[in-house]
Amino acid sequence: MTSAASAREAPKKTLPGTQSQSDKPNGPEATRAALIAAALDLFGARGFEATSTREIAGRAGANIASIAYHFGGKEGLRQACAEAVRTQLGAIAAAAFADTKAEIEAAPDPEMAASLLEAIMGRFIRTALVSPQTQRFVPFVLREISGPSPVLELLYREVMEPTHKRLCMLWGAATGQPGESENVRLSVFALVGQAIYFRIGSEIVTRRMQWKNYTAVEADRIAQTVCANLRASIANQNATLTRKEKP
Amino acid sequence: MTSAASAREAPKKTLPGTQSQSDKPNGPEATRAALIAAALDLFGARGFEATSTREIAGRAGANIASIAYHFGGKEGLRQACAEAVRTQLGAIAAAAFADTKAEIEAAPDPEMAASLLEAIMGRFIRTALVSPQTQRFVPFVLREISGPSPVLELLYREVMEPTHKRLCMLWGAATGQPGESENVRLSVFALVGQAIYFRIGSEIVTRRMQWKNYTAVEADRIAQTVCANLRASIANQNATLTRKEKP
DNA sequence: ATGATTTAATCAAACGATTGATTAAATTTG
DNA sequence: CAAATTTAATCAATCGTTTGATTAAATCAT
Repeated sequence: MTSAASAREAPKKTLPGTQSQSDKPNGPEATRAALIAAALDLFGARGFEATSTREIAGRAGANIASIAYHFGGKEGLRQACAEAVRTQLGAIAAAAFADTKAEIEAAPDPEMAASLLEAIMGRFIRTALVSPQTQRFVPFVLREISGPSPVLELLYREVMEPTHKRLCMLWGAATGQPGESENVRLSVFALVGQAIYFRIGSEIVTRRMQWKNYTAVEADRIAQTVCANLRASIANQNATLTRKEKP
Repeated sequence: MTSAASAREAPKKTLPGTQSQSDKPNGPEATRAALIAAALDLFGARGFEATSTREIAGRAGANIASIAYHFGGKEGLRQACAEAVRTQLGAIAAAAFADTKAEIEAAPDPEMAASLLEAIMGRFIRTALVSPQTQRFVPFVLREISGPSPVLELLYREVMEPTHKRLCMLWGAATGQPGESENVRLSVFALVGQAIYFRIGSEIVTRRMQWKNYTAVEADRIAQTVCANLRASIANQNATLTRKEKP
């Protein structure tokens, strides 16, 4: 075997015995977690290709070979990061939707649906802009969604699409439109797009706003702005639709 | 000199004689242009570090050393790309503002300002989402604004900030607020954020909308959605402010 | 239980391949 | 010819990966 032909198969996790040693401060699970945390930081800050395995191992306090051992290679570590993100991102989405599951499924009236949307978006923005654990993996996600990739596929299917669909249900209920109509889907994208942009373009926003960075105060102002737009857009679609229905 | 200590000074552009040979199919200017075009594509598609100089030269039909000769190195090529983007991005912004300079400076009334904003955003969205030359450098820009960088600095100062300020003037005129107030600046960011997200998240949007890609038709629907939000938001801020002023 | 054996995990060291950069000669251009 | 430009070849450095040795814990045999 001279050159490539490698891409060796996954190292098969295969925990020994039980998982009793998983949470030991120096156990193998701690090494895995440290490698993923370091890789998330570095992949997000500098990009996948720009990050060397030595740097990851160094920051994680692990040996270089441990990457190949635990994840099969650098690419495997990237996918492990993606799954870690899926878990955390799902948790954030779940937190944003907290205590709303029942109301959503109860076919809420328009005003109720709008209030739920407002509460959910407000919580999402405040979390996504300032939470340290969020700031850790958001840059990683932003780099992964730039183009088609297995990571994007996973995150879209497991987190983004389900979340978007739930927001569409609410938007539809708030404006009296079918939740899967083209207009609703686009409106929800325009809504979350505002929130996402304030995260993506933070370097630009903070310059223009003369902010040092995002704290709870700035996140609050942004949430107010987006939620005001949300209210205005829903009111506008309600007015337009009723005008169409009974001219 | 053992390790680095390099970062050699710029190779001094030094155009030969006149620019009479610039447009010759094999002239030196053609090599420069081909290298920048190839680098823009590859930097955007895969990132700066993930792109090798050999690949750039290969796609441009030039030799590897020509990068060092014309731009002083890979980093110089990146900055040349940034300046090329500044030119094209400035042209797009100028086109979006076309024929509005006079009206803007004429202190337009609220309805006129709102109409101008709508026209400008509509043109910007339709151009940014489908124009082939735009699609060429937008991914490059998105990668550069992820973190602080000289490229971001240039683009922000030369294009983004001036454009944002002009939009803020219009928004202020449309809603009767000071053009540099915090609320106006944030509202304009929320507005352009929608447009930017539809470009950044095209992989996600097209999946959810079951579109193959963006054509003039899809860009039109997106522009309609964003412009409707723009109208609704301005109307809402007008109503809120007048209610505050005379209770 | 206790000694023998296997397994999981980590380490330092080194691998071949590729990177950006550099050189000097060859070629083109005016 | 002389200057500008392109070419092929080579450089040291770094890349991701692999190797063989080592340690400690788990499993087995008796």
